[in-house]
Amino acid sequence: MSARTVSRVVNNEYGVAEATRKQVLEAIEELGYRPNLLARALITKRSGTVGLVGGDMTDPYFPALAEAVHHRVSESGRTTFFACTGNDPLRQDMVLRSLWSYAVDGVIVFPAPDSIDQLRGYARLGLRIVVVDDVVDAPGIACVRFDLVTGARLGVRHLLDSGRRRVGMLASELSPPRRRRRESGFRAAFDDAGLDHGAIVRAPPTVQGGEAGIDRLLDLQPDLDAILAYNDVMAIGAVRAVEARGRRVPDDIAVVGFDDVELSAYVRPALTTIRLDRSLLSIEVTRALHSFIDAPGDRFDPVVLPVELVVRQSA
Amino acid sequence: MSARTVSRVVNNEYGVAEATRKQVLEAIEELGYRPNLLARALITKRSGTVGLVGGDMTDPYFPALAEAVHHRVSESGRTTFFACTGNDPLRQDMVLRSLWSYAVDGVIVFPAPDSIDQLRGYARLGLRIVVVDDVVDAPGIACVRFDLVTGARLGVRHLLDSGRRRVGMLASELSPPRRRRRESGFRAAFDDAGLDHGAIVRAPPTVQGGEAGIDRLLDLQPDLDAILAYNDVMAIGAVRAVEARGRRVPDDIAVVGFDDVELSAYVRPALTTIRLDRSLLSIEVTRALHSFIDAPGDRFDPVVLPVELVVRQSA
DNA sequence: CGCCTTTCTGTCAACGATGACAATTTCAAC
DNA sequence: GTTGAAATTGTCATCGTTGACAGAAAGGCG
Repeated sequence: MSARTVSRVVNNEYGVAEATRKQVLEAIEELGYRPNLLARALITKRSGTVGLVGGDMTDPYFPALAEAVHHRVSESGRTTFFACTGNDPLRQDMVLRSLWSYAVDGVIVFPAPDSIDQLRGYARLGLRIVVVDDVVDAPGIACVRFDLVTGARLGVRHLLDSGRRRVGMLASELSPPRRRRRESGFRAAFDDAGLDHGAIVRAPPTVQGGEAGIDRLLDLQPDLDAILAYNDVMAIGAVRAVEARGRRVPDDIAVVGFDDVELSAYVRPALTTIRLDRSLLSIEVTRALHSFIDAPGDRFDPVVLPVELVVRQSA
Repeated sequence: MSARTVSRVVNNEYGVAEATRKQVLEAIEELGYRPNLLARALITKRSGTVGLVGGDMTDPYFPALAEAVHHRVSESGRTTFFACTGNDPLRQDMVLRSLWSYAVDGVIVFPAPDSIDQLRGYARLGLRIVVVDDVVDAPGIACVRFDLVTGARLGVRHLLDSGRRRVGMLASELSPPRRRRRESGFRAAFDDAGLDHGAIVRAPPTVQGGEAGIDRLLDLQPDLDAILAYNDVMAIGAVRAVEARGRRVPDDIAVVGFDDVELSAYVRPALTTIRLDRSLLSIEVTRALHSFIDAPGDRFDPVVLPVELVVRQSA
């Protein structure tokens, strides 16, 4: 009974006599044997794991997506590991380094700012990458993103339709110029309407960032009557800051966010927001990853996902 | 220039001539060489990674703790990977299996229900485990928990002090009897005061679970004037459900939660809660893990962390 | 120079699995 | 019983690294 035979039994390979298989399985049971996945991955260059790399776990969008991705990935018998980069390219490098080195079958990445070349490098090393919310044209890299330009347009149009005219934007300071698609849509919507948009202020995409951003925005433009925020978390910060200044939402100032995290329905006033459907995203990123893993083909056409305006109380 | 020499340079080992080291480093740079961590881990049985295994990522307590743990762990040059089990022992087994097999230096686990024997098994296999919020007496397993009994007492005492008398509890259906320390404290506080406590209802520890739990609780005991909830997320659900029934928080019914997640300060009314200090917990779990990894000693005395009542608006 | 010590570098085996292929067994057919 | 093909099992090398140890080079001293 050689190690090779055991290997065959464990991997359910063809060509083991039923009696031997049974014997091996009993021995495995008795000895509590567990195959060493490290050794296996070392030789097969496949580990049966997938990495999901996000910027900030404390943004509720990430955990919710993570659950969904985990679920889809586990259907292919793989385990998902999560990691976060704090939106720091160096940390991202460490994380990808580890994941690559552990021969993950692929990674799904919310890229840190200015890390596209880094991603290209890992793709050249053979890492299969699905990039969320950015466009990278390189072999081994697939891109999935939401149609944020349309999203911003929908938000702005909703504000204009309800009579708002002095609309500011609370953007994320972490978005490099290429990725400021919400801002493009924001501007485009005003161009469409032949109107001028208000100030655009950039801040960290957190509750505190939202609060700080609003302070600056209101200083710049005290007569603001609406705000389009980068995401729901910032929008929540915005609402807080607006109310702290003694103005009411939505009566005095309307607020629209992005994401539609679970929380958005729970805060008061409930947030009007552009939904970036997590379930849709999880389906598409895992589809991309799986097709990448299975097919040796290098290319995968970028996917653009539709968005949807969800009207609640804040605008 | 043998592989062994390169290995020495990469690992900064003693006994390489300066000229050789330089030459090797140049070659590494030029060829883009990256050591294969799989092979390294296979032989050293150390991978320089740590796993943090939680039940549910969408509970905001987990991501916040995860960031803190990541930070502490990275100080020792290790990478942290996160995984979640959905509080399902089978999924937990898959996750631990992977982590063990990839030779993680240790794992920090929020154990799924009824999985203590499973944990013991992995400890016997050599996995270093830090268990949060449970007590397991086994070599290779360290335990860190909050003093939840005192926590519940503090919460109840606060409610009693403000004149509430008909206090129900919203517990988690995922806690096995041994781990129902909030409930013990809840009962103990009423025993202390010589009063009777209200009903205890168990539901999933989520916003929806909180809502559903409140519905049942109010059916059981319509004259309720206060609620102690298992965590802040349930407390938020409780507040929503109470208000949906036309009663006001805290005027008609006071609500106290557990955790003090960031969110709790943002919801309206802001939650009164028992703070389970994440920073403290992250310090202690990583301390336990590091001492486990460095010292071959098997035992680690259980750590019990203090809690604190944070009074806001909801009670 | 010879000898010893110290410093540096290389060889070999091993970690635990699998790929390629060889060897053995089984079994049907003649 | 022999033969040949198919089914089953085993052998060996390999993945890329490091531990243990040996060998080579360099330096010190009489």
